[in-house]
Amino acid sequence: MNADAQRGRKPRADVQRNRTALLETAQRHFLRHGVSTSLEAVAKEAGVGPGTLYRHFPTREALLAAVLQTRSEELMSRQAGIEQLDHPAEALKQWLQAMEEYFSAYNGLPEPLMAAARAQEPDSPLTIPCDLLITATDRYVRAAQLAGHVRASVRGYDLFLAACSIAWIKGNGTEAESLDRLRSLIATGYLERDIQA
Amino acid sequence: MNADAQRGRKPRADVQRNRTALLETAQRHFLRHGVSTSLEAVAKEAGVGPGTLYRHFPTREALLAAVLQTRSEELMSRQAGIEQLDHPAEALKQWLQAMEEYFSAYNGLPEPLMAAARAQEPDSPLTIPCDLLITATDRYVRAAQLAGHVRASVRGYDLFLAACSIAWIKGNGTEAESLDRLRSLIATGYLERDIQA
DNA sequence: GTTGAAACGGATGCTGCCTCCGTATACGTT
DNA sequence: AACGTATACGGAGGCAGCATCCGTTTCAAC
Repeated sequence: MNADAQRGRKPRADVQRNRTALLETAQRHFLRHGVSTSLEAVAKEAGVGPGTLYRHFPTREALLAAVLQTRSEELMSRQAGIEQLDHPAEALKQWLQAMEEYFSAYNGLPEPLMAAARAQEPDSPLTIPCDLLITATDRYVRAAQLAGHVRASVRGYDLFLAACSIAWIKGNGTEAESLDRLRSLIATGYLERDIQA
Repeated sequence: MNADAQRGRKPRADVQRNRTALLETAQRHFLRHGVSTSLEAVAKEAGVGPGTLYRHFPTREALLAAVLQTRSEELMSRQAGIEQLDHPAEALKQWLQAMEEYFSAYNGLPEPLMAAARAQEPDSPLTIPCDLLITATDRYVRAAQLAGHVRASVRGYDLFLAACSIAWIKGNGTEAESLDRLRSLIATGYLERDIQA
């Protein structure tokens, strides 16, 4: 569309139409079958050929990143509410909860996110959203540390990893109780002693 | 071989030969390319047809379980040494370390292990080894709890999950430092307060 | 040797990935 | 309204991996 605008040509209508059809179908398929769902099936159900899918989204990750865009915005809006909280430890806890839900949106989502998180060169379209999440987490961590609620040795990245792996475990069908115990074990791990309930 | 022995017939020589060739080749491929490596390639390099591979090991998990057998025995022997320790918390720590190394043997190993751990009906050949690990972990946990070193709320299964996800994170290429911090965060989480260094 | 059971192995059909290029379409122009 | 062209479409096709089936081979017993 940039190229079009510069050359004074309106973008073709079918482009946008196909793009949104693909995104909607992909979201449904990711929800039902996880992120490893067949892209051919997505294309077919969206009513386009495989070539069209790959032109719009050259890799599975690109499609995934585009689909995640909506979820990311939800997360950001939720972030606004969290930042209003007085208690930094509570804010951190809620933020971690929100991230975990984000990671659990589709089956198999944690894997590509982890892969994207370590790459500094944004070779993946998921790297940027990941970095945003890590940075945000670190902000909450530092705030809670300043208030003396979180141990000094903890980094935002650590809790990003923790949330990601909890989501991974959840996606593998572990029961809710075990997850609760793990979550509170981690919380015990990062909270300062005298703050713990 | 049981059927053969019962019927008084010696097992065929090629059976055992092919089996060990497959196991050796599979181990090498799992090491180099992870557990999702091509089974066709394994068969070809072992010098047998795909049919032979699938007759010996009907599923990828069956092959994996057979390959893991050796590692499992190493782990068990290590267990013997660990159980000699006086300090239950130290024993637990070393056991968790040993499990993490076991889970990290091949890339992508944590996924099938997690999948096998939740299934009670042993629909997977990995279920039994997993259950052994969980039971063993629980033994260490209880011993440490009796000594007052580990919080009462902790279950062996929780720490099994924790070790598994640490191995998962490690396999996704995270740096050693972050892993160390995560490990100690978890340790802080399960240890009783007054024991912590 | 011969024989029969047991094991082999590769041809086969299938699904999914990704690319390439002839064709169709939408936009701007006349 | 018809045309010309840039742009996008879409499906055929090549490739890799999975898993099976069955004609052929191999082994052990006799």
